[in-house]
Amino acid sequence: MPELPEVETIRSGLDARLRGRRIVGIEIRERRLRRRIDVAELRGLVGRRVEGVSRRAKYLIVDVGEGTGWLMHLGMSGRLLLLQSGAPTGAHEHVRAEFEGRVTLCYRDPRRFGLMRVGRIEEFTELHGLGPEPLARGLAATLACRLRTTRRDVKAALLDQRLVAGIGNIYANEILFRAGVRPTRRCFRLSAAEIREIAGATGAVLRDAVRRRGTSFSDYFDSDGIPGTFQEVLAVFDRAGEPCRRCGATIKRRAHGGRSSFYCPGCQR
DNA sequence: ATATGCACCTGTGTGC
DNA sequence: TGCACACAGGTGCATA
Repeated sequence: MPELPEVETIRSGLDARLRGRRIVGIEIRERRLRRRIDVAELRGLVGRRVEGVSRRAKYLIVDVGEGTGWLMHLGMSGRLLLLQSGAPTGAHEHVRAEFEGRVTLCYRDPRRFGLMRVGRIEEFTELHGLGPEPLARGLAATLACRLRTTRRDVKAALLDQRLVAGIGNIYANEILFRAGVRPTRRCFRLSAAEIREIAGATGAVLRDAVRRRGTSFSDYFDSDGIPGTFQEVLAVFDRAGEPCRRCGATIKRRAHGGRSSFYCPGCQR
């Protein structure tokens, strides 16, 4: 479910509410996520104080000091919700953390594709192979150099977290629409101008999506239970058969590498 | 290097 | 109303 803009929205909500608070309890109801939760590891959070909540690609890191962090990935269906202590247990609620000040953080994840662990932040191997953040400086140069050398489809490249980290299926499609490039184009055949377009579109789309607090087309909500609004301005994603807002052509959908690609045959070459 | 298929899970929507 | 099936925002592995 959540890509960079959704995770960033959740991060800012958690950071605002949890920073400085001590964790006073951890409850684990289901350990079988993508990786089994290590109960002892997670219990080690009790008594620690939150120094801040950061994000790397689609991962959240709750910094509890001394180089230690609580790493979370929401997979396809994970949600984090801030509630008052004593709130009733929701469906598929697998973990609950209790903080000072009667604040509770609930982790719900119907499909259980998420991931959660506690350890030294620099030792989180999940973060080691990740490519650069797409909203950091120098994206155009990074893409220019990394796209030129590969023969794959440009959409597959944007989804490859080792190449650039944080883009998922919604935003890959939206970025390529904005850049005017079809998802099936091969990277090494893109012109320098097209790569610049893709870099510019990446920044523009992701920044806009963060500003709009993410895309809620079915079941994404932030840590206060509020939906985002980027679904109101989606150009192609989930719009197969509908008219392009720019040129009026019919938006097409095609399966590629097991995932759906959406594009406008009029605006994208 | 890259592409494909599958596996991990549950929920939802569709067509019969 | 029930049932079968396709599909979903992600990642990782095994195989060609």
